[in-house]
Amino acid sequence: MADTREKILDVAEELIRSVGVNAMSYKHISEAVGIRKASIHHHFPKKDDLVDELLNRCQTSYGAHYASIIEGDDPAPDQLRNLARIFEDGLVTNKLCVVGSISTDRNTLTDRTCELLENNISSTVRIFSKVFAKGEKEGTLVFSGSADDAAYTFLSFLIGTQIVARAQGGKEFFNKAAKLMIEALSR
Amino acid sequence: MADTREKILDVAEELIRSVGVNAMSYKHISEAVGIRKASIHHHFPKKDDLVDELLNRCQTSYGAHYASIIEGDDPAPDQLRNLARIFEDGLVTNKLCVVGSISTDRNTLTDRTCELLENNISSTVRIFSKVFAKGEKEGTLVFSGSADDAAYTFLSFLIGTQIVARAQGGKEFFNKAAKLMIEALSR
DNA sequence: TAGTCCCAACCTACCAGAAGGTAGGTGGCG
DNA sequence: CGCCACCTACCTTCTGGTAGGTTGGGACTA
Repeated sequence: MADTREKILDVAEELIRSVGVNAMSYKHISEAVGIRKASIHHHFPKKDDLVDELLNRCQTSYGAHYASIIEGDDPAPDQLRNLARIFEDGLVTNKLCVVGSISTDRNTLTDRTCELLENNISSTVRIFSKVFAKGEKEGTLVFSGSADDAAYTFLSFLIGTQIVARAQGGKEFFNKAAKLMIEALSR
Repeated sequence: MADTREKILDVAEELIRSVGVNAMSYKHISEAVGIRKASIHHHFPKKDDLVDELLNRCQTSYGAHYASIIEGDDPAPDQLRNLARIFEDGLVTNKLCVVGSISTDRNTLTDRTCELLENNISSTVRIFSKVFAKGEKEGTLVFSGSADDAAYTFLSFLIGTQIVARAQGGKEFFNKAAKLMIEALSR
């Protein structure tokens, strides 16, 4: 089956979002997929291979998701709210964003994985940046620094608030923070 | 020696800040402290005991550190900058804030630890909140929602930006984001 | 003051289970 | 026939944790 591979990636993604890279194991995956541990190694010889491919897949899939929000005609602040909602939705199942989860374990990763992580963040910032550039032009958003700086700040905020909200406050607190944050950037 | 205990906590703190709770092991600690693994268990029978006590210690020590900044007479935006600097300093040695690191591994922790984590965050928010209440009164800070909401937002931002900056951009990016964030909250 | 007792702090030696990973075999399909 | 996807069986290393022994200093007593 060609989509066993995808199934493995799906399960790995959920596990990483829930318990982190280091607590995620081939044993867990094999049980969830219904396949033997050695068979996972057939698809992804090393754990790093799995993580690396997952990071690539996320860059594509989430990138498309973010882009679909941004390409619409909504005012920039609404688009920020829609982006925040993606992170808020993760909290329903107590799950973090893949990049946030992996970034926290950065010091246990290979150089290659760190590089992919950097690319992933840069790529996401570049996408988010469009909202801020647009908002600045529209006059709906105001911030000091470049649109890239604002995008980086907003992404970091979302990742951090998701982590903190899962530990304390949940969805409601996440929402209050997102509202406050977006209004602080709005005019 | 009575401070072997403290030494263990010191090493555990650094390890958690660097690689996270799950990648931190009694073996690592024993090597760094210069004591046998079983001796760590003498001081902290279970790993949870260690983490729990560390979380308590941090609440006290960081709480005092935060409070010392906030009790000064600086304008609120300057105080926010000083708080941000604490998180920025961690990046020099590639280390995260203890609470941020542990929060990310929340789903692998005991109920008791989760509870302490919640208390720790609430307590920090309560301290940060004073800056925002003061800033609102002074007219130096403007935000929608309560001072607690703003404190929660700012703390989440700092934790998130520290995580993201360690993975991409480093100190410079952290600084740019903090500047933008504080200016978005300033009047 | 000497004896002894206790206890904290450390040690060696061990355990079971989980980790990532490998070797080599089997079955089915093009 | 050959190959892909899967299997069983196994390896090493690390994991948190336990059992039980050694040591040295403080306190209590004869």
